[in-house]
Amino acid sequence: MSKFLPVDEQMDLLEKGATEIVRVSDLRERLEDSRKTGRPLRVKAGFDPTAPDLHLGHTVLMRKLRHFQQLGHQVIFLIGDFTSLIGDPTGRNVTRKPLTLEQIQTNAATYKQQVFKILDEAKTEVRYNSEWLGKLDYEGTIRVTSHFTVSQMLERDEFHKRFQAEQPISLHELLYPVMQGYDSVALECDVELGGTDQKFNLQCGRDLQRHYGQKPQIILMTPILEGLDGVQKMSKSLNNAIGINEPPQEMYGKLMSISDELMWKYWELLTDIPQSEVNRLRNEVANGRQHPMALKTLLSQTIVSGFYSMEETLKAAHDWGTMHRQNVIPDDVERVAVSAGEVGWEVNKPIRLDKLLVAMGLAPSNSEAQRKIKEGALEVKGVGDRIKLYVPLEEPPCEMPPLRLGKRAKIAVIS
RNA sequence: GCACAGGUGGCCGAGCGGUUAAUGGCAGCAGACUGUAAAUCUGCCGCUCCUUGGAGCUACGGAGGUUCGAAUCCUCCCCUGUGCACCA
Repeated sequence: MSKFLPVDEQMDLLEKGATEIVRVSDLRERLEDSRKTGRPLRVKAGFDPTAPDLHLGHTVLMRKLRHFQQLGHQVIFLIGDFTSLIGDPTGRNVTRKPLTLEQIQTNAATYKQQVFKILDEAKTEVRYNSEWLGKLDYEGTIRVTSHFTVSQMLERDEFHKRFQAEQPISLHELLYPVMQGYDSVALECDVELGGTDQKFNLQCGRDLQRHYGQKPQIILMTPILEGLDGVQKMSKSLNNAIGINEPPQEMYGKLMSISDELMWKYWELLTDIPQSEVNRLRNEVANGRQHPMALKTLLSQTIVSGFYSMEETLKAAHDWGTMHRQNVIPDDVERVAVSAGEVGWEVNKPIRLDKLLVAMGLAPSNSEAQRKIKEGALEVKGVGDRIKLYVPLEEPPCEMPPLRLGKRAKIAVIS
């Protein structure tokens, strides 16, 4: 009796949310082999630590990795500390500025810490590609790159576009796909996962493995998750991301703000609800039997509860309802510590609200805060009208009433 | 190396000596409406300081220069693209 599930059952799970598999027949075959021999497949997905935090977009791939893990295969979480030196040109119309080694290390550390919210730490092999890429000297690099031609590289969409548009393409950027391919060789991968935008890079792995006498890896691509705007891919730098480290209120609120249309993609890629059920729900909404709002609530709870306890999730949901449905600031909102000196506040003087808002993280700059205050966007709990000027206070060690600017409300604890 | 074309605020893109923090579009933020959806309408959309209105500073690749005054003219430099040359 094999320790692996029958191939059909494995495929069911693996194919959910996968846009493309190269090739499906090969994957089946390899699963069969693994079942016979009892050898788990080696499955890798790489993440470049170019941003300080992981967001839900990253989790699409991580969740797929987990599926393999659940099926008993060997999962490799590859941290592209070396490839980050270049920066994946994917989706960029401009050359990335290289990160410093320090930034990369810091980011890698947080990745490592965050990824196990999804993957089983005990069963995950965490690797860094500096392990082998760092050892590849000039000669080695020449040998590896000699397997590719320039026109091959220029076929790649991003390069092609930039070439056509007479945009700069740095030579080292061409190396990125090569390096990613070499990762597969070094790790002897059976399967590599990646976003659909990674197709070219993933293919390079196959090519290179052939040259090195390995069986070309299967590649499995997942869709790119759109961010809150519903248009561009989720990315912290595009300011449309939901970080997996964000507090539950924040996460919940952001999820509730996505468009109805986008919600289906989130159901599909960020939950374990079977596809058939998602389709059914979608039908219900189309027929008017379900209010999209109700399903969005359910979706938000489902996702948030994957990162937080049910209790925290429900509190987030409740507070959201108070704030946005009843339009009342909840009593118990996030508290932020602010020192009186930070906002230039002295006893017996009115407090500078603009500085306070910045210190609380509700506004990006004093000027911006001032504008918003003038526009009447600031709401203070307990004060009827939206205020425009200073509120007088008692003395420094104290708590301000909850302040709301836009979608968020916080309490400043001043010391 | 030579020639030509370019480098403007998050992005695109006007402006080519002075009502110019710099037209317009996109994106973003806030408000109204709503389901914090979509659509729509309104305002905002460099920073800091005093403050219901002002003041100052910074900004058109970089450094100088001409001028009462420059994103706009001149010089040098840097960067990008294209073509040519070089590849003994």
